[in-house]
Amino acid sequence: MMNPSSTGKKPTILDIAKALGISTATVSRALHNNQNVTEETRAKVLQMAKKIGFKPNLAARYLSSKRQMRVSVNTLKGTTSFWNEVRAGIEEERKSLDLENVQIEFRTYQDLGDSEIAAFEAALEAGVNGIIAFPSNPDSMRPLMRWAARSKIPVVYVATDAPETGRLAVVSIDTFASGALAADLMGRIVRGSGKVAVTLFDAHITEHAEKFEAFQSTIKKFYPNLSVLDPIEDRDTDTVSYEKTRRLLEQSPDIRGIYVTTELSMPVIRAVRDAESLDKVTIISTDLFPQLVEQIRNGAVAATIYQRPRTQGRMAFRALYEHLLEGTNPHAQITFAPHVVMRGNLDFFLKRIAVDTKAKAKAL
Amino acid sequence: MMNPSSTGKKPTILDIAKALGISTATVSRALHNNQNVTEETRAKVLQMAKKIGFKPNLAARYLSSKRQMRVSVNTLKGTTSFWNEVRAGIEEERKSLDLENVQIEFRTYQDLGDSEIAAFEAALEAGVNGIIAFPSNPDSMRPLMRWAARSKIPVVYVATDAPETGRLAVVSIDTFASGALAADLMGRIVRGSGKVAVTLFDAHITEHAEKFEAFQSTIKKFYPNLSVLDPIEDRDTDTVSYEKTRRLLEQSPDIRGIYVTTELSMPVIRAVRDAESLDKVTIISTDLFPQLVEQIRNGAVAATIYQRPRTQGRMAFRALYEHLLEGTNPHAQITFAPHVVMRGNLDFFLKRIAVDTKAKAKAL
DNA sequence: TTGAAAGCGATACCAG
DNA sequence: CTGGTATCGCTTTCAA
Repeated sequence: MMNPSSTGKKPTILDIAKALGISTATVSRALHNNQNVTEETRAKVLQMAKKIGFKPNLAARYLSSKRQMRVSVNTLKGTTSFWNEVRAGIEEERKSLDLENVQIEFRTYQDLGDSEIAAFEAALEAGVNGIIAFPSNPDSMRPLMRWAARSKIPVVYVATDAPETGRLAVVSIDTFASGALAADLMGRIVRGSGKVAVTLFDAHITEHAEKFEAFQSTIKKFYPNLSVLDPIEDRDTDTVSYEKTRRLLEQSPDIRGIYVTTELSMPVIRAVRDAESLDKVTIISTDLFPQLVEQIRNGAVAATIYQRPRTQGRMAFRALYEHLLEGTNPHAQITFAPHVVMRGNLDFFLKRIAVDTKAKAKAL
Repeated sequence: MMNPSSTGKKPTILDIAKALGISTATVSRALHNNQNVTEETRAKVLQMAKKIGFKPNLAARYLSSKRQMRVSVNTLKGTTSFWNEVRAGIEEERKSLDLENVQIEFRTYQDLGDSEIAAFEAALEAGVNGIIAFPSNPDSMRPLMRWAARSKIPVVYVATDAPETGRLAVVSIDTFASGALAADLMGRIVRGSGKVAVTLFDAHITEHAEKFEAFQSTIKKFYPNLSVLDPIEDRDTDTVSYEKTRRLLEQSPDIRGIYVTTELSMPVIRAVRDAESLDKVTIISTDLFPQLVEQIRNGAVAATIYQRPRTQGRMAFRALYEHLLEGTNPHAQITFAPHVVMRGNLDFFLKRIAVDTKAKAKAL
């Protein structure tokens, strides 16, 4: 009768406290799964909160809370600008959220494997509150993720998923949309019949397998005159990529197009050029970086699938932040559509990257 | 010496007040250009604020302020889902910002012209704090915009700009990127030589003129074997569009492609189909709606330039909200890249729209 | 384990 | 026009 819902005002912790005959301090503690609350009172509080439809006022919480958060960002240094952009996006989002209570610790490593693991361990040992990481190898990640889970440290993956590792969420481009879009572009541009190939890092990595799968099924469905060859694994090595591409061109002279699902497109382009096949082979690449820009400009690459690294960074940070500070659980998989970049709209993206970089430089 | 910057704490209005020997109340008033402050004290406060690097704490402001805002959203009902999506985006953003102090009044009108003006007048008369609107005709907008300016009501445009009308900002797709991307797709798909055409609403509307310009210059630059015909104005009328397209096909049998810059692609498709030219004419359309989906599926339309109406709505609301509540001035032009939708990635977008619509329905 | 009470930083009302 | 002060909803000592 006199409960807040009937008065039209929004329920506060004071309403919960009064309804239960306890203090707001206790309610606050109960709401946060903190220690120092009886299981019994916690249950009562939670129940009452639900009953009267309590929603915390974030402004009040933010204002009164002195809590500092530390999040670790564990990413690859990278050979292209991809990871720089991801990190920039994270930083950007933190600034735009106007968060002074969040500290970001960047742990950037040169190569995969040990240093990746070391960085993750370091973050856990440093006692950060959350981690944003790139999981290159699910298996080596697993023990560390168990550790993180025990310590209740949420982990958000960027760019690639590592399923069943107990991560809070993964932020990435929709792999199916990427592969299928590349296939459709390829099919429309190539027309006619012949073979098309796909290069990837490793067919066992979810991300790459899915892109290939999407590419292949789309070609089959809409461009039956084209056949898709078995995927070429480049192992992230220039020479491997170059050699395999050369061999491919020798063995299949009727090759009409190549879709490079990774950022390792330069060796492929070089191989096609060296085989003097640039005019008969349509190349669709992934990501966007200075060297590739030239190749798009001169027409060697028809289009590139831009994976919006900055947006990935922003979303990853936002998901982690909201979980940490507001207790919300993000979608387990946050995905979005990649952009198609061709000669025509290339400048739009370059300008955008440049502008943002400048803005960032000025602000620091 | 003892100023806050040296103590490591962030400056507050109390710091300003103490430094000036006045009260926080006065500082607060001065900061808001409110009445009841001497020009002199205001100046002093502003200066001191700048000097010590004062940044208002938004949480505190939000918590203590009981101010209610009302914003009017004046948009077309529309024949496709475009405007529904824009409105959904606005609503979505308001919800995600967790704003209970903002009321949105939707003034949706059937047709352009008078009802558009009436809606704008109604909003001003109702005394809203801000307006999000679609400016179909800059000239008829002008007197109303002067009225808005006098009353200090910020106006954000969506989808189309109306320059020099004193609007706070415009949110739209980058028209150059759109036209250029369409051109590049067209060039790559069509190859060879021949003519390509562009349809638009009216060559005098900035948005359409820019898309045409971008399309034309991109074709000229990268696909010199193709020539771009003079733009076809459809005046947003089915029959006009259909007839003009038919005539075009009769007069120029070597037409290779048509880029429809507006949502009026159905009559064009029908005309091409009736002329039995679907297999020789590549159609690139704009936006995404049920009827068009079929045409993409069956291959009549090679690709559509998706203008991300939901994102446009979100950004428009966000820009207006931040201006209203935080006093920030958004970029005058907020633009982003359109998405390319083809058969391959079509489902990704449909799913996304469907999911969001369902989520919205559930929440209401 | 719980309660009382002191803020967090800004706004807004009421006197002066 | 200006100053004092209660207040917004929640977190966080400090005692009990």
